[in-house]
Formats: sequence, C-alpha cells, structure tokens
Amino acid sequence: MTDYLDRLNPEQREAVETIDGPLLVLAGAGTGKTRVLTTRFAHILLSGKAFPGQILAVTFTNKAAREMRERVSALLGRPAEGLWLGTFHALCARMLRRHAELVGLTSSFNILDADDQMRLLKQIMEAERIDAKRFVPQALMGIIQRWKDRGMSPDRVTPAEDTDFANGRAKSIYAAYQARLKSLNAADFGDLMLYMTEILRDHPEVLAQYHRTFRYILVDEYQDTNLVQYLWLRLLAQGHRNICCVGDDDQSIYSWRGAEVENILRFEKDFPAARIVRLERNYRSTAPILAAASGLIAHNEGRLGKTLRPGDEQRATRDAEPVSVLGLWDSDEEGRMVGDRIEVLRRDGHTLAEIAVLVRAGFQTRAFEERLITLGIPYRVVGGLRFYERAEIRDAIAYARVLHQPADDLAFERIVNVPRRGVGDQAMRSLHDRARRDGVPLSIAAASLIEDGGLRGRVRDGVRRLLDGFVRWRAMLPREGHIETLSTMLDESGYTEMWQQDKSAEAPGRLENLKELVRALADFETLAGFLDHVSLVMENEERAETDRVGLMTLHAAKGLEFDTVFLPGWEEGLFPSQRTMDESGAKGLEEERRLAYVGLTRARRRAIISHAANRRIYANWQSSIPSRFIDELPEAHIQRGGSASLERDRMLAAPAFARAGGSFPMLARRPRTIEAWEHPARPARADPIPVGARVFHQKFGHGTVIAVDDDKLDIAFDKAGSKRVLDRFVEQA
DNA sequence: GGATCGCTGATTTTT
DNA sequence: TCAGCGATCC
Repeated sequence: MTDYLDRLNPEQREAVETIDGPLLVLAGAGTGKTRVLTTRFAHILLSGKAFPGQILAVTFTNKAAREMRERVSALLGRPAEGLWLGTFHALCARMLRRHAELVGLTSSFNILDADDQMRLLKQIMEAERIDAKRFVPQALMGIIQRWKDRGMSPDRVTPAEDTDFANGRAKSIYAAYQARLKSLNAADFGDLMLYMTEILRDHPEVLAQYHRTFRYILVDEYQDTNLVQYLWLRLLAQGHRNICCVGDDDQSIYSWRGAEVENILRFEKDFPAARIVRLERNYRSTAPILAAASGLIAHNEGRLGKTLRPGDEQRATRDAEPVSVLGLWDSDEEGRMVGDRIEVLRRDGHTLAEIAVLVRAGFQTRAFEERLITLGIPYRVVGGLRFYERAEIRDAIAYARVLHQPADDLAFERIVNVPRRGVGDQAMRSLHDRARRDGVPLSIAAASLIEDGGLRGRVRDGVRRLLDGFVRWRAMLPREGHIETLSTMLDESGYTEMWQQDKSAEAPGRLENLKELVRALADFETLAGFLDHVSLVMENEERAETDRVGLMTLHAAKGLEFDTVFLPGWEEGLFPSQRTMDESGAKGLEEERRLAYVGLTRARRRAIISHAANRRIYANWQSSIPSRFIDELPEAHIQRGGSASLERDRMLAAPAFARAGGSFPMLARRPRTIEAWEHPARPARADPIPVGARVFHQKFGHGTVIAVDDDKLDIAFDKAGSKRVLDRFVEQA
C-alpha cells in the first residue's frame, strides 16, 4: 500500500509525509520535484486525510496540470476525478463563474485573450484622444497588467503607484478599460485572479465556503507567483493552514511578468512554524554539469541557499564530460559548430529529441534553423506562435464565439469584414454609433442599420448575408452538432474560400490548421466547453512524436531536460542581455544568471556553451566579448576550445582594428577552421586602465571606468549607458 | 474601402 | 534584415 514511499529519498519522503501544517519545499533543478508533488497528492488521498475534491492543487501551466493529473491517476490506479487541480487562471475562472455577480459579471462572462485586450485598450485610448505615437498602447497594457499582478483595481492605484504615462491619465484609462470589460461581460486573464482575490477578501461567507472545501493546498513553481496569486493563496490557506509550496528561488526567471521571488522568502513569516525541506540531490545531470551550474549561481546574492549535489555519485561521474566552452569566430561558425556536432551525435545513434539548442531570445533560433535545414536535420521550434494564436484559428474561433454568444462584440468586430464584405472605418463607425444609441450589441445594431437604410450597397448585402448565416447556423447547431455546424459555417461564410483563393505560401498551412481545429472540436461535448478551453488553454498540442532537435528560448526550456544541450550566444550584451541590465540593473543581472543556471541544469550528460567574437545583428556585424557568466564557471569542470584563438586575439589587439570601431565586415568571410584551438592566450595591455579613469570608446564615446575585471572594463558611458567592454577597445581620455 | 509604400524598431511571454 | 504599422494614393 505504501510502497510508493519507498521509492523516495529521505528528504523527498519528509516532504511527502509532512501533510499537516505549512510546508515549503525548496526543490533544486532535477531533484524530483514533480515526483514529490504527485506522491504527496496521492499520499493525502490514500491515507484517508481528504477526498479528491478537498485538495486544491495549483500549477502555472496547463502542461504541468495535465502531467500532475496523469501521474496522480497512475499512483491511484484509477482516473483522478473531481479534483480542483489546474492553473491559477483555470481555477479562478471556475470559481468566478460561481460568484460572477459579486463583481458585476454574469456567470457566462467571456475570457478575453491578448488580442482582444489590445483592441479594446486601443479603442479606449482613441476615445480619450491619447496620441498613440507618443504613448504606445502596449506600454499602458503592460502597466495595467502589472497593476493587476499586484492586486490593484483602479481605485486601489495610489498616486505613488501611478505613472506619468499619458500625462498621468493611466489610472483613469485603466478605470475606463475595466468598465468597458464589464459592460461587455468580459474579463481578461489578470481579472480572473484579481476579481477572485477581491471576492475572497470582501465576502467572508464565500471565503468560509472554500475554507470548508479545501483541506489541503499544493502549489507548484511557487517562485513564479505574483502578488495577487500570493494573496489569493494566503486567503485560501487561512482555513486549515495545510499549504505546501514547492519552488526554487534559483529558477525564478519571470520577474518581468510580475513574479515576485519575495513570496518564497516571506513564507516563514506568513506561516510561523512552517517546515522547510530542501531537495538538493540531483538525479538528472553529471557531476561536472552540476558543479558548473552551482558555481555559476553561487555568484547571486540573496539566495535561500541550496547546493545541488549528485544523488548518485557513481552515475553522475561515470563517463562524465566536462562542460564545453567554445569560443568561435563569428555567429556563422557557431551555427556550423552546433549543426556539425548534432550531425555527429545523430551518426552515433543519439536521439534527436534528446538534443536541444537553448537561446536567450527568439530571433536567435533562426540562424540555427537555417543551418539545420541545410544539413537536413529535423528540428522543432518550441514556443513561437502557438496554434490558438494564429490568425486563421482566431478568426474561426471568433465565428464560433458569435455563434454561441451573439452579443460578443469583440468577436463580431473581428469577423464582420473577414472575408472582405466591404465594411470599412465608415461602416464600423455607424455600427458602433447605432449600438451605443440603442444600447444593443453590434450584431443587433447591424440588423437595424440594414433595416432602415443605414447601410447600403455592397456593404449591406455582405452584412445581411452574414447575419442571415448566423440565424441559419444557430438553428443548425442543436440539430447537427457543433462540429458539423462550425465547418458548415466556415464554408458558407466564405472564410474557407478566402484562404483557398489566397496565393501566398502560408495559405495551404492555414487551411490545414482550420481542419485541425474542427478535429479538435470533437474532444468537446459542447461549443461552450470548447470555447472555455481555448481561452484558458492557449497552447499547441504537440502531435506527431517525430524525432527532432528542439530549438527554444531558455524560458521555454524551463521544466524540460535533454541529454545534450547547446547554449550558444554567451556574449556580453546578448546574454546577459544589455536591455535587462539597463532596465533592472543588478537585479536584472541576477535574473539573467538564473536563466543561465536554468539552461545548464537542463542538460543530463552534455552541455556545450559557445560565444562568437563577431555576430551579425540585423544587417551589420558587431564584435562582442564572452559573457561574464563564462568566467564565473568553475575552471575545473569546464573544457575550453574553439577557433577564436591566438590569431583572433592578435587581430583584435591591432590598433587598426580598434580604430575601425571594432567591427570588420571584410573579415567575416574568413575561411573555416576545423575545431582546433585551445583557449586564447591574450597579450596584456601595456598601460592598465584604473578604476575611475576617463576613457574614450569608438562607438560609445566618453565614459568613466567603474570596475576592472582582468581585461574587461565596466564603463559608465556618458551617453550610451553602462557597458562592459574589452580594455583594448578604449583609450584613456 | 483597399492596395501599396515607406518608416520604425527589434528580449524573455507559463495564463 | 524584415515584419508590422500607419500614411498615402487609387
């Protein structure tokens, strides 16, 4: 009965068996976090402490929720049903449907996606006559979302929290935006958390009800919670105080999305007498990889302090290769290096799906894609545009939304002129005016405009055909079912034909996606069920288990693992990203370092870090220096190599090069060298530059040296901000 | 109302 | 480099 406990190590076992009272599990990368969470879940059920419906289990991603559900079912030996297991947002949506009227919505409220949100905000900013050029709507959206992340409805935004965006009108636009959402009976993602937290805070009877229901609370990826999620959890946990949070402060990489690591740090304060269990035995990576990752992350301050060590020393050491650090001439060579090595691995019988290339920013994947295409190596780009974010899918869903909910103005607006029905700005304005005048949805306003001649000619005919269509499709729905109806609707509305007529290269793919969407409908009983799913589960269901190399950002790689991990582009400015450092300073740098740590700890057996001396950024070449993170890796566990050798250093040091501003496009097409090289030995500078010195740099101008690290200088440039550059690129002013 | 031209600006994005 | 947007023209 309890043999599942035998498979755990002592710390894991403690985390599973400490059922009552607050518990914080600090789980390093690869220490069996998911196993602990799922086993704990099953253990609570199997020990008879609670029924499935009395456990609240929260994750961040749908994937994590699905995984937990599957693994709990496996442990129980039967499907786990009636669970409150899901993402923060899905759980809040479910709760909010019950209490919607408390915040002025009805239980059938719509959940808007990013696209709808932006359109709405733009409309409001336009109405408020805000110059969209000076104040970009995206920026305000970001501000509003951060407010929501911190649990602030418009009336709670204090002057101190306000920004000077749009001359101090941000708060009032926020209020208008919220009002508009309510009038549309809609909530955005942030609202799901915000409203539910407000309800729990202001309605003790509702809170008491959930206290009765939830005896145990489990939280995954606790380091990623934002303030409103934290408040929500704290309210719910006040009942039985049986809350277990699992997280890793070293893997907190979403602060720019509002996540606050501080939530972990204050757990003990909020829950006195909380038990803390550290999981430090790593069963994933080899000893050198762990040593490199640990050595790197040790450079961060303010950690809760964990040290990863191999769970199985023998296994982690056997045949373990050091972490490779390769210095390359330019980004092209880096691409070739990665491609060539993947080819070798493939020839040696390695599974491609066990290889990943992890980059800092999305655009970097492109270079590797091109290389892999040339070599004929199958790959998959993880992330990027997701299925439900594609235009054709969103259009089709908008059709479905109008079908389901004729009053869904945002959806109606999206499709009324797709395919073209001659509805332009002018007609749109009439529609809006009429809708406002009569206090009716756009579709009703359209009907009334056709009736009294407010719309004429081609526009009238087109819109009339559309409205007639909806009447027909709605009648068809109960008779023929949602699958048949949706596909008929897409055909009869002319939407399918629009893409059939389209001559562009993407058109066939889009038609394929539409078919896929109709297929996906089969998984749902009703149209409503499907629509709720798409708004909450915006993800691309991975199908076809083909063997492919993974290309993705470091963020997208969190939670995944691979035998071999390539980590290209470890250069100052790119990684750590200059922009992060400019915007968030030392804190930003630490988050970048955590990102590097996440990257390294994805690797089971092999990690290959690389940096290029010259990188093509957009149109031109830029020279760059190795990332400071490379210097922070413990030398004993890494192996340096690469082609950017003595020759390069001699050239970099040459005065002519420095005078040319540090870039030399004419040299970019240097003949390829096969992996030779040892680590570049570099000539010391004859006249060392001291801290505080005034210096001049060809590209960045004048500045003051604020720190010296070997041959690298941290310089606060008067105009260009602070940067790290090689001493040979500057001269004392 | 719709096509075309030219300018701008460009991380990370679990829901 | 190049996509996405707004301004401009038909």
